[in-house]
Amino acid sequence: MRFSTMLIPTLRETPSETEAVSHRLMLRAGFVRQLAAGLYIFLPLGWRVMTRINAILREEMNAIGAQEVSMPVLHPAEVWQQTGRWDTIGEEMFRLKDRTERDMCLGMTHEEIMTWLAAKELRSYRDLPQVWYQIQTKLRDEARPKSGILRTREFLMKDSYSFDASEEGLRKNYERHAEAYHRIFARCGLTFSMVESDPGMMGGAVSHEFMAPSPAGEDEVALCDSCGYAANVELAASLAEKNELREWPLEEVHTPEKRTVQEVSNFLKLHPSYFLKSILVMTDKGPVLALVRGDQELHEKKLMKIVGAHRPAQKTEVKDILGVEAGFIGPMGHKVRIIADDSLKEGVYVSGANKPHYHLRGIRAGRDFSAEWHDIHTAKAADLCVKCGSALRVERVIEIGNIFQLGIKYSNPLRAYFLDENGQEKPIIMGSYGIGPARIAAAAIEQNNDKDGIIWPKSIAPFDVEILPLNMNDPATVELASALYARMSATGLEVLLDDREERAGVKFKDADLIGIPAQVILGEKNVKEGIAEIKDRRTKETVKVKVDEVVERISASH
RNA sequence: CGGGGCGUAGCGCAGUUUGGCUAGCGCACCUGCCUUGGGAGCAGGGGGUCGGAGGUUCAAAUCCUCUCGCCCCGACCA
Repeated sequence: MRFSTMLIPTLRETPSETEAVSHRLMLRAGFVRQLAAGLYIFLPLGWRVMTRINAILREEMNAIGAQEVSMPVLHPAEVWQQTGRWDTIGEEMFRLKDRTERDMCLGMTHEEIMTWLAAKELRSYRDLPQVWYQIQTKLRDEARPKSGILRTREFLMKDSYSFDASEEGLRKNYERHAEAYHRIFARCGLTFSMVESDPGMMGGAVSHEFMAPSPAGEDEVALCDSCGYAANVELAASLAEKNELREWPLEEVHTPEKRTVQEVSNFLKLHPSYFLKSILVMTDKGPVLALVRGDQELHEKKLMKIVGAHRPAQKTEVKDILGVEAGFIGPMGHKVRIIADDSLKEGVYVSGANKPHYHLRGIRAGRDFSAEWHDIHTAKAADLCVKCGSALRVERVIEIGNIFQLGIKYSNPLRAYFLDENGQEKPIIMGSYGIGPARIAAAAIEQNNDKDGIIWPKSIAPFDVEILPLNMNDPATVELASALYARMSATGLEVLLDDREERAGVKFKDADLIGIPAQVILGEKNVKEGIAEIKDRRTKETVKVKVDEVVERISASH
């Protein structure tokens, strides 16, 4: 392609109102434009990247026997009503009525429709297994679109669905997808890890997420470098870092106006890990007192699995129920249900004395209070791995893919049944597997950029090589540029020729910004001597080569 | 949905506190000259319902009311 005829609107100045590096660079380099909050136009360069990513997705999906299909984006409400998600999902689903007032929605995922099709077409164990996938637009009325193309209201997704006659078959398909996903993300040049995840609204028992480390990410994962344990902090288990055992007699300490762990910790010159933090929450069945160590945070989701939906108690409620103002609550002597984090079983602690402006030192579990024991703290860096005891790392990540073992969550309500060898009717056992191509692109930029712009991994770059004829008024330069363009294109390389009447500096800046992996630079003096330069975008290293060797060198490094 | 911020030329911004002449600057864009190894220079030029509606006033980008949009934090999130 010729630069002069392509729409590549690069920006010299950084657009304001952009936070994520990938967002800024995609705008500046002319890959995308924003139509409205969470709605993006992919310009020619951006779409080329998406096309290459999708090609990799198709190759790897086809390689595990998945079959591509195309599904409607507009869905009738009934199918979603049958699985119950029409009611459970809420405002995140775009809903509308057709001209006959029939309820419809825009697809935010395709479990329902895929399962509907399976129910209609799959009858016998002989029809199984099947794996179907699509690379299509999903729509979600996100409460808060953000970070450019990382979280949008309309986005492309590769989603596949497996249909099996047995749990064993499901596990096999799940494993195949996990392997395919490893190949896909590696081919796309990403650093990533597969972590245990919370199935959330998808339902099902087992699920994993594929996470690419980046400060622009929305999730955090806990990772153990020594045994490989890896989990989303939404569910990650960890052991509290051990502190030196202290022996105190049980005694009250005057702590005037010192309410938070931090305040009392400073006042008593004692590390927060020696404190016991008491948090009162309100549930449908009444108040619950949650206890975590002073240096830990209460994990809302873990607690929710034990006590159900809850909210923090208001200050007046704390006073009414526990008889003491917030800040001086302790675990002793209350009639409310108490859930304590496992890390408090051992050790001696300081907590509120249930008496204004006093704390109690020397509290022991079992002797001074009793509780139901659970893991209700949030894993944090330096906590210990539950499997091997090594220190954990916590990393911010972009979710680029996920895999779920759905089981019969969708096949049952949609009556996707098959007859087994014995003529028994059984629900089809399903899995679902998603990848966000735009997130791959964004993560690739997040992980591969420098002060000058994007550094595309070769596999997903919009072009393989860019030719920069520096002086378009020099006939020899122009002629050589055209010749190289033709020869490289003939070998199957995707070539961008910057044939604009621009000064050298502009072409260098734009080339670095756009981030095509290899640049062929044609300066007037070098051209006269039959020399061209090949520059590696990543290393910035430049080598001079004879004009006749350019194509060979580029092909070899590609 | 809660909290905060911002809407002035394609982009980046000043002007708004304290109302007052024809609404400005840089970049980009157009024409000409010149230049061609890291976003050149000179000269000339085009482009604005100051997000929108209503109000106050002799006079509104500026003050008041309402409204729309975008960004950030939080809640939410297959």
